[in-house]
Amino acid sequence: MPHTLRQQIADLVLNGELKPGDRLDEQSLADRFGVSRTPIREAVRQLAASGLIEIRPRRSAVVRSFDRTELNEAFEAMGEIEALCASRAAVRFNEAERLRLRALIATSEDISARADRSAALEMDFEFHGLLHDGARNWMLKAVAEETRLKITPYSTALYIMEDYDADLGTPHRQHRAIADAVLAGDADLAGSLMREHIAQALISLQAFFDKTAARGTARKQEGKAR
Amino acid sequence: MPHTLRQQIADLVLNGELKPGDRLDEQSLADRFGVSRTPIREAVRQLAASGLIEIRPRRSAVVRSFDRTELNEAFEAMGEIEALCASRAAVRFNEAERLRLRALIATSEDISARADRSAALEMDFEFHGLLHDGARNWMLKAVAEETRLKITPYSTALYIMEDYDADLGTPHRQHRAIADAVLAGDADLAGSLMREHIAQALISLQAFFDKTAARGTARKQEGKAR
DNA sequence: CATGAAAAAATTGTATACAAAAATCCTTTA
DNA sequence: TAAAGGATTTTTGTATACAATTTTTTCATG
Repeated sequence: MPHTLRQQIADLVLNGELKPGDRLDEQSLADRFGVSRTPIREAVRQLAASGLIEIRPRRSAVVRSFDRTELNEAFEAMGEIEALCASRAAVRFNEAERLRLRALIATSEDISARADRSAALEMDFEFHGLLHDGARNWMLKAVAEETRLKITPYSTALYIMEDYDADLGTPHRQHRAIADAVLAGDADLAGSLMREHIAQALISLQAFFDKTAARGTARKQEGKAR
Repeated sequence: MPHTLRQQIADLVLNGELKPGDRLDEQSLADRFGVSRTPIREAVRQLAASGLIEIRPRRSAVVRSFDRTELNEAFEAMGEIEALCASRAAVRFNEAERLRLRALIATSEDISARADRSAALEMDFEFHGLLHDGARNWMLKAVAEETRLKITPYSTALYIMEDYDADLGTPHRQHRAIADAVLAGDADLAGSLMREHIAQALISLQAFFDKTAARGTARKQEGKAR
């Protein structure tokens, strides 16, 4: 069974094919996926409600883009939400999840050593996803995943961009420390380590943006919107 | 200018005209609002992405309904999110907001004394909305509002239902205590009072449901879905 | 009277058409 | 050459049509 149209369009954004500010032409998407504009529009509207895409009346929808302030606030909120998940997971994890978490960290160790950035990105998704599940609260999970969805275009850029050699060691060590706290059942520690982890991610992202923004303005404003 | 179609449909749910489990017939809605099914569908899809409505393939969309577990988890999550907003607001409120909060509490005092339930419902919205704004974080605000949107059909029922004499004094006093903590700049206190307030709301809601559920099953299962 | 199958009606999913608005291109002019 | 204005093309918003599927109704049967 193929993915839903909504997921397929989201994937265009999540894998970096469409970047923040890029327009989504309904007809092109319709042609691409072999359907008419009607289902495309419905999918795009749903993604807009989720905050991944922005729609303006009578204008093309565009991939949502954040300015610096919005990015800061998004990460502040995400830090708290992820911390909440980690705290709950520390108390509510079951045996299967503990096992899975240990396995994940072991794999992550390897990925970090190999400096495999695309694997690291996937690992990051799985790690946080596991904690979202472990919190045993569907709404908290929904909130966490939706929050992450919104900022994913930016985190992806960080991992994907060829010319930015992301430091894989630091996030890995942070993940390991969080995992230890979760496995030890220390909710407060897991929460504050997670908050710190997200704050660190924001700093990396800002540094990345400062570099690319400097280049971007250099070559005469290649329209990035907003 | 009239509200957007999306808001108009949401209002049907929020003001209790459509209750959890009720079907949303596209043609009826189209006739009602004087448009074709196309824009109705798009609006409904967006509301589904926001979690107010549930869509099943080839079946009518229905107003999202929660079972007891889901309601518990929703309130747990909301408690944390609202607590977060309150904590931040305690530190970030500006002078205009402090004034507005004081005014709100004064009005609330009056509403509570007059036992005006529909006014109390509106007041509740405004009170929490003010704290969402005061947290000075658009994403936190977005998360808080969307979370509240989802459970609103249930909170509304509590205030609207004729035969349930909701206690307006307790929530009012809790609001006042939270406001005091916010105005005093005590983030931790504001947060924990808010958490307590939401937990209390859940208990009221559960009590309400137990009563109506008892009656509901009595008169031969008037199909409420889920 | 209840049960179940078949027929009829209603409803959703998608394509298509067309008007209205926006974006683009092209020509003219200073 | 640059700017302005207008014509042209592209794109969105909505209505409508129709097939596929579900829901409701009808009716025969135990």
